[in-house]
Amino acid sequence: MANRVARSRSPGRPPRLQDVAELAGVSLGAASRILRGDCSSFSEGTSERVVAAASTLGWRRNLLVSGMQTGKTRTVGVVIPPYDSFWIGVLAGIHERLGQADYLPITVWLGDLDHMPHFEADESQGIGLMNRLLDRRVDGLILWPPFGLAYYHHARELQDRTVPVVMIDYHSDAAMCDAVTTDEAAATRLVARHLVDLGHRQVAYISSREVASQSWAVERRRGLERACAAAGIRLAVSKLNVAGDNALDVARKVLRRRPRPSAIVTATDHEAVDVYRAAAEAGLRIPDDLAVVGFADLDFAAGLAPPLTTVRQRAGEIGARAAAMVLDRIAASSRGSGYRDVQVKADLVVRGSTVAARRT
Amino acid sequence: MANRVARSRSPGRPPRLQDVAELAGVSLGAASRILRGDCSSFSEGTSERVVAAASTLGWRRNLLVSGMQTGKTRTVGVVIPPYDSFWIGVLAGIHERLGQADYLPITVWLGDLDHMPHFEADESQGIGLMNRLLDRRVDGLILWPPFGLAYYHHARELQDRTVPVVMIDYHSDAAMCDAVTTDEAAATRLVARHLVDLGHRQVAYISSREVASQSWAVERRRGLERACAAAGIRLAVSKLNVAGDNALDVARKVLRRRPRPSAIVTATDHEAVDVYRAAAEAGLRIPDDLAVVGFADLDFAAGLAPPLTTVRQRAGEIGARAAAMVLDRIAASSRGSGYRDVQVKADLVVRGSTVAARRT
DNA sequence: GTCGGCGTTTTAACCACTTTAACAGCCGCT
DNA sequence: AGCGGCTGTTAAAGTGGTTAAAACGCCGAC
Repeated sequence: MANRVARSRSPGRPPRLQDVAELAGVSLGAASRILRGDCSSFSEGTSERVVAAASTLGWRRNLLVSGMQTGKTRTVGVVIPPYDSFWIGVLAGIHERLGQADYLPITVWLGDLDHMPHFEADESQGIGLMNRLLDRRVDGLILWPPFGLAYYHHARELQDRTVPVVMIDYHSDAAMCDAVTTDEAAATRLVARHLVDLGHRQVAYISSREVASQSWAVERRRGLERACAAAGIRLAVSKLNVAGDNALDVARKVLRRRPRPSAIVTATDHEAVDVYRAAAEAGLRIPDDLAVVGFADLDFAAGLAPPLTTVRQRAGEIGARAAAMVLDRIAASSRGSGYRDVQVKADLVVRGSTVAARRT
Repeated sequence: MANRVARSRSPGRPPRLQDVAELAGVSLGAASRILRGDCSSFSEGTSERVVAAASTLGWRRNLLVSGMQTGKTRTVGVVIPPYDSFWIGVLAGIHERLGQADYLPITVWLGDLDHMPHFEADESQGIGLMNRLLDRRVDGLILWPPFGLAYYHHARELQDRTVPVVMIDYHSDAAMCDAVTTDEAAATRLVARHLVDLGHRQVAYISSREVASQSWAVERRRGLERACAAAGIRLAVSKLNVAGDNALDVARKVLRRRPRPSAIVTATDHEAVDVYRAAAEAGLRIPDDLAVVGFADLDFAAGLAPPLTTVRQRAGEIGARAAAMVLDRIAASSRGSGYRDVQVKADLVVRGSTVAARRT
């Protein structure tokens, strides 16, 4: 009763451990140890009294305090783009895996909903968000590559504070963090095989913007090139230009090419929509005149007319693996050695946009 | 130099205020006051030295500490369903408004992605999430009604801890918290007027499940009933049953009714999709044989064939208003008096699914 | 008797600051 | 010489606990 005199305990104030200890008739230290689960060396009766007291008073642990003391907040910062359904799936996986470990993701959102699906990050917004996360001492980070790269700015600090980082869908041989990516080589092989089996020989591919942050765009294109070469079919590649939103124009151009491709593969389902549009303009019917294959299996893919054949990325698994990797790093408090790149398989979902090629 | 002896300052350890003070050659207290912005009573040179020292060391404020001291974490918990584009919009508004105030939302996600758009909450999951938020001492909460209602469980505690709550899209006269809702009366008047202007007289409405947590479903139906009555048109209401997913069946039944309605309004865009499907099955063409109006303007609405006429809920504004209300309550640390219900207008977006009714 | 052990308390230090009060050194001015 | 003002310092208490070490009271066994 020396140090910590019972303060006013005005009924409005949330209960402190002190209050619990008093109600249970034990010392503060005893209450602390019991409520943290260290009930060895205490009799069962005492433990029960303390737990009961905590419950009647409505006491709850204060993660701010343990955060201060241990330096761990059981919290992971997540920076992702304005969600499309792929990112929602990733997020679901992250939530679930972190939840199992009694961690909480703090998700911030970089960019502008009106510039879906891709946009250039606003630097000051990004820095502000990162600061808010680090000020709250997140134990780790899961990042979307454009953010991770643009804010390489923070890399040194993250290193110093040993905040582990996992990037999603970014691969680089010079990586300075862990990563989870889709196995593009395997995924593109599925697509090539499917088209070959259907008898397509003239295939076009509309790639995404192949900028640094979108390493998957490069790997997907290369994967498809290789897979088509191996399968003996011609692949004509068109890339979206770096400046902006011209998938529809590109799709139109591709359809004017002679010989006209009998199948078009697109970097994501977003571009597949533009192919549908361009095909309609050109009076071509999908799938009879033109087969289309997308990538991602976004929520709208199954609802298109005809439903889109596409590669389903296992978004939930990607998120879960990313979460598991941060948790591992946090547990090991290791950084800087042996960055890993986990590859997640993808599945081909065959729907109505692909049928056998016409005999020519 | 008495109390706080310089500890090892091993280069790996993140910098403490102590380190900054030493580098700048000032006392701890001085460094604290300067970095918190209380630079009156310090010379400009000193302030600059301290700020420079903090920057070279990479010091950053520790919100865990100020959280402990002030009881405020500059953090708001947000509980929402697996996102559809409405909720993404709401979230965007919340992020933006909270960001302006240097607050951070912690968004948790209740339910299962596979049971979109509506589902019954899993109680233990919900309690777990709520505990994780409260353990981190969020300053306020923005809740999705099913959660808010199911976890009325926590209401007492929230009251005791004076954690303000704002519910989104829930209204009750017996409310025990603030709310932001769509102005259903005005929105439904827009719909009724539009249909009347197009000459429709036989209108059907497919309501959502009118369960307690979906107060908007009731208000939307009542609003439309009133608006149609006022405009002198017949409204035939069908409700989805509480058990489950039968919008397609309901749509089929509505289309078999005689006289067949010339226009169908649905509680949300989700049900409008089922109307499209049922119409296709019945060989009816939209909009010529049947006009359709949805609610929400979800992301897929504009992409349907034909594009859906729908009421656009101002999701971003709803989120921003909700955030502003929590911030107000937090600032005033007032609870329990004068709960407010902010109504946000909605806009009618006329697209291709509505045209003038046929002369009969 | 006293020793050992169990169950518990006491004490102190620690986490990373914030805040307040008291006070001190120095300058210029009167 | 004395005063006030400016620019700082020092010390102490507080935030809500956690943790380790040492001590204490009581019981049964020897």
